[in-house]
Amino acid sequence: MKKVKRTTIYDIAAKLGITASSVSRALNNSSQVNEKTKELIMKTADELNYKRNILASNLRKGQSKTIGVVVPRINQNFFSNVIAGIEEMTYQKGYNLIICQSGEDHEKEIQCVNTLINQHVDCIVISVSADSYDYQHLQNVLDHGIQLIQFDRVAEELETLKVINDNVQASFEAVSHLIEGGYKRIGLLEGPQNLSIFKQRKEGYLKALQLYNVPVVEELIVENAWTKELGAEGTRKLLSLPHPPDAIFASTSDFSALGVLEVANLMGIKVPSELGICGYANESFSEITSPSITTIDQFSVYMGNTVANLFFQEIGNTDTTKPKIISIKPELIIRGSTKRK
Amino acid sequence: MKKVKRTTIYDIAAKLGITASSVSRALNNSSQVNEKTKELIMKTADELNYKRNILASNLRKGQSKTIGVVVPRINQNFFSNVIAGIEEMTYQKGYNLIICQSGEDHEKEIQCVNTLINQHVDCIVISVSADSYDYQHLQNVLDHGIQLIQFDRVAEELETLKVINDNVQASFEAVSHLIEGGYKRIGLLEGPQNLSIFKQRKEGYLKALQLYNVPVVEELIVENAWTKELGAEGTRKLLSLPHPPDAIFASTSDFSALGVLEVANLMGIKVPSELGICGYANESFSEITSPSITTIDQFSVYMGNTVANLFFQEIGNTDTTKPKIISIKPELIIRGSTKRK
DNA sequence: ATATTTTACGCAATCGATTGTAATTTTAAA
DNA sequence: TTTAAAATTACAATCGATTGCGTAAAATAT
Repeated sequence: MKKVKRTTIYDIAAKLGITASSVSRALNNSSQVNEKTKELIMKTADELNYKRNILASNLRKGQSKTIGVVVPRINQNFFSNVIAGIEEMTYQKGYNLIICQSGEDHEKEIQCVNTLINQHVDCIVISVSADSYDYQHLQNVLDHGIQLIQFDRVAEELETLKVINDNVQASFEAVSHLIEGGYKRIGLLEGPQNLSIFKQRKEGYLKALQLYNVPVVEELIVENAWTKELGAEGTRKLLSLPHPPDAIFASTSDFSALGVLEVANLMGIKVPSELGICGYANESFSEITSPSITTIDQFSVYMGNTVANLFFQEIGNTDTTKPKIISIKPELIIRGSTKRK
Repeated sequence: MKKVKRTTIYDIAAKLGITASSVSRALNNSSQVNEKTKELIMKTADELNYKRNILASNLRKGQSKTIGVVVPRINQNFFSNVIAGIEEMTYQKGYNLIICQSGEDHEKEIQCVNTLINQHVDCIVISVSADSYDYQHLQNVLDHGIQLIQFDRVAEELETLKVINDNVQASFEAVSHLIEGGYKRIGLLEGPQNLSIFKQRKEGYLKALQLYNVPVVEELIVENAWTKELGAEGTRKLLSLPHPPDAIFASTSDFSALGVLEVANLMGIKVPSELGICGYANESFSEITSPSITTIDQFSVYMGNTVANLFFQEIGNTDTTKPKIISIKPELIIRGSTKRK
């Protein structure tokens, strides 16, 4: 690529026989510079195809107008939606997004966070990876005076801004819906319990059972079933029990719910009449399986919007005594997989 | 957020009674500085929780180590996969990604590109929006000496690096497959013809018909059917023709193929025996519809990798006489929707 | 016409890291 | 012991934009 010398404010100043400071002021529309000269400067800037060097500007101003985002995977529906939602809001305000993926790996997550600290981003938005075991790196963000916003998968013990889903309530509603539909033995596919979201979803499950006086049967709860494959595996186990469940709440994701559905189909078990299935996250495919899968919508794009707005709202707010937590109420979407005649 | 004074190389230098230049050299592991002092500097840097200010560094070095990406939508499978693929490669090399979405809007696309030029990114990676009618903004990128890489949806007339799919070949294979499967009247759902990818897909369709001596019937070609809804609409039209098609190639996407499938189901037309369906892009859902949809995989993550690698390969390459075009051969994935007994 | 207030612009330091060159120290050779 | 060569380190300019402070010029008041 050819090396092009880009025009600077000095070039403009030289051409007009004035100082760079006036040019800078003009470009920032300062009232300290005469309207006539301002116009002249603008015109010449345009002629010389001037583009402000944001690096220099930000260095001087001690900001970066940049927000760093760390997610386990960019190409996962939920996360890409949240990112899209963030971008929507931040773009308007002239902020840029730097995106990193941790790949569900604690070490890489630490690296990503450090990179972003190096970049002097104004804010780091993160959804922690599944195998995160400590949060020193996040504390480090705060120690550098960088705003930190956690969303969805959050480290609860860390006092930061958070945007979360009301997982307990959502799960509670989902399981209640199953019970009210006449299902008696409800299996649970649960996710890694070090992530609070999965703990909360289990909590909602238990809460619903309790309310309806349904006994908790330990053998109906399958640990760590959070992919399609693990969901399928768990389902095989559950369905071959002497006393198998008549419904399964795949609390981890629609992917594991899909695993459930496929195993049921293979085993010739009819959904929803013999087995009810409920997933989580309203992945696009959940609508088009047969039967379609009952699931929970998390309003992911809206969640992204909320994260961005929270950031802007907190800019310049020095009262950090009470870190805000915004909880979004997800919505149960009832579909074929739980609709008994 | 509390204002924290971050430690600089000057702080380190002062503490050790040496100059900042030595500190800088030490941090860059220059051979010009004594091993002992180097260690000492490293240790103190660590103690003071030093983080290099990339803004200053890049300003001085006249680079940004940043790549800007502009796509119509982040939260669309194909694009989020490509981005994930780019990130994978660039992260290792210490490059950051700034992501923008044009929202399929020409004006916003121009804005995005200008923002990235302002940011002094080292490279802009773009897949143009569907309603782009001129490419002055892209020319502008080149004029600023910024590397430009187009992928998938490219402006052909612009001489830049490109990473594309061999759309003609892929479509040709898909339609050939349909013909060989015994389908005689093959409808085409085509996309906006100002995008070369859609033109090429049509070209592949026509090429296959010609090769097998199947006459081209104009009424079987539906324009601008590139969403699920438009695909469904087009299908209704096609299927209510006096002489309807016995197969439909939804060349725009799997979404429109899904529209076809749903209409066929509603009208009680059996897939694949009475109607064959082929989509494009291998969206995750195409595997789990019933029947599953035959489609074309574009190796999107790999495409992202390729884009990144192309960039790194071209760094410092001054020979811009022949802009490279890398074509990736997509793969036809044959599934239930075209498998006649 | 003189004094005073505004307005507009220039000067120079600054943000933090890098790097060419000069100065100093250390090491090795004579 | 002297000297040349090599290794370290210091000095100072630089990247491009911003901004506090000072001053000249213009506008207003006396």
